[in-house]
Amino acid sequence: MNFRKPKGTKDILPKDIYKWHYAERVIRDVTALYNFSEVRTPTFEYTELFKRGVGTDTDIVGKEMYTFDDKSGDSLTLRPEGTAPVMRAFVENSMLNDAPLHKLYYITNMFRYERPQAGRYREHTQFGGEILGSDSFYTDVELILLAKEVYNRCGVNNFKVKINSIGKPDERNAYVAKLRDYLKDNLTALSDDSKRRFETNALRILDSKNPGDRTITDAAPKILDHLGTESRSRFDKVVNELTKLSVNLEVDFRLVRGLDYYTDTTFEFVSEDLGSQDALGGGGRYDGLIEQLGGKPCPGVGFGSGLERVLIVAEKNGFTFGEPNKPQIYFISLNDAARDKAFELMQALRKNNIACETDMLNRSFKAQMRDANKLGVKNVYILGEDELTKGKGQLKNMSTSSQSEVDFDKIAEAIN
RNA sequence: GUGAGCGUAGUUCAGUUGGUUAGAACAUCAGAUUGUGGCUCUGAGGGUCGGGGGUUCGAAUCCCCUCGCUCACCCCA
Repeated sequence: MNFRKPKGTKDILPKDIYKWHYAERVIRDVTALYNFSEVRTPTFEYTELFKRGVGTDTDIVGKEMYTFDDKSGDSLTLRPEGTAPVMRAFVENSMLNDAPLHKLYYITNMFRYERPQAGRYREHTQFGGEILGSDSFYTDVELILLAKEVYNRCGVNNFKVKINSIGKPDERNAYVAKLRDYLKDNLTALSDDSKRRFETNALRILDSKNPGDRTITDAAPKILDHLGTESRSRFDKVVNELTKLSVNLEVDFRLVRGLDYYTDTTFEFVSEDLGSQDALGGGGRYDGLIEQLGGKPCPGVGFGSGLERVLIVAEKNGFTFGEPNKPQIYFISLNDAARDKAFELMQALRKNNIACETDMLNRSFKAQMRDANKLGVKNVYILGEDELTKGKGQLKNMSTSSQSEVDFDKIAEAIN
């Protein structure tokens, strides 16, 4: 074993791939129901995009990016998140000129240099959705419903939606000042991490897991009490609508997301079946982002969700992801002439969309039967000397063990 | 970046106070009389005991270093 996969990456082997296909199918079905269109953007972007879009103070940009110079000296970065690239594509392709509203989704891999742990990888897959062009509270609601539907169809029902609003930028700044004012007096009691955050990003102290920090922040001013009337009313409408649709909601004043571009609504789907990294997905509004990236002012809302995490919870719940593909018929050949005939018959069946398999190792009759059994095929078609002269093979049903002669050109109808 | 736990066949694990050729189960492959799977029986292949160094007559077992994995902090999907 000389070569190993890089830390934090994974191989998805044939025995598991059908689960991924299933989940991807669900995502494509559900996004279609909500009239979202897929976008695919490059795996890497100019580094500046993420610095500008995500924010240099965030951990993602500050220490987690896979950044490198190409041969011309341009700084490129493997995408660490999905929203900034989609916004770049949206602006660059002047999509707003085609239509005033766009609903976009993606399923793609993301890269972040972090220490791997349960549910956290250096390369992971996210599916996400973005609604661009509308600031209607219905768009926030629709995205949450979309994600919820995907989870449900993957057998994931035991999660709750944490929701909060961090208001408009000026409301947020005013609130952060109040928060810092409150924390100032407790500064010595805060954890070292939070002391650091007090300087860099005081909002983040709210979601510290440190029990001491939590006791202090329990009594801190709440951002929801410091929103303007418009923001507050917007938040209430989102909450009311989701409650009406019986989404398992929890208003959480601690929910401040780690990306700089959020405004107003923020939300996160959390599941107790994950480890310490308990977020299935998260998102929020980002009404200033497109303008910040050089586009015309345009409201937007989006979310991203970790596919690995969805699969972890689904599997823990014992969800069955359909079945792996298997051939419908297995050809057993007892000599070279039969092998030749089998090969020819298989090609004809495959043209009729019938999945076939045969032995490629010149194995014994018994071994071929075993192979067919292990593959779980329903039918076996046996070709030997007698069958070749008769022009009929033996078709055996593996579950009933019944067997009958079937003409070479009647196989397709016989196995229906 | 910080901390803790763990590394023995493909997989899950045994391996007694250091003592002969390191075991089991499952998986894989083959056979159980002539051309028939699942169950059963028999057999086979497969291990530098993560790697390196040290202690010892002798190390999977003790010590040191190193690599890897896992989980947690951090952060997030």
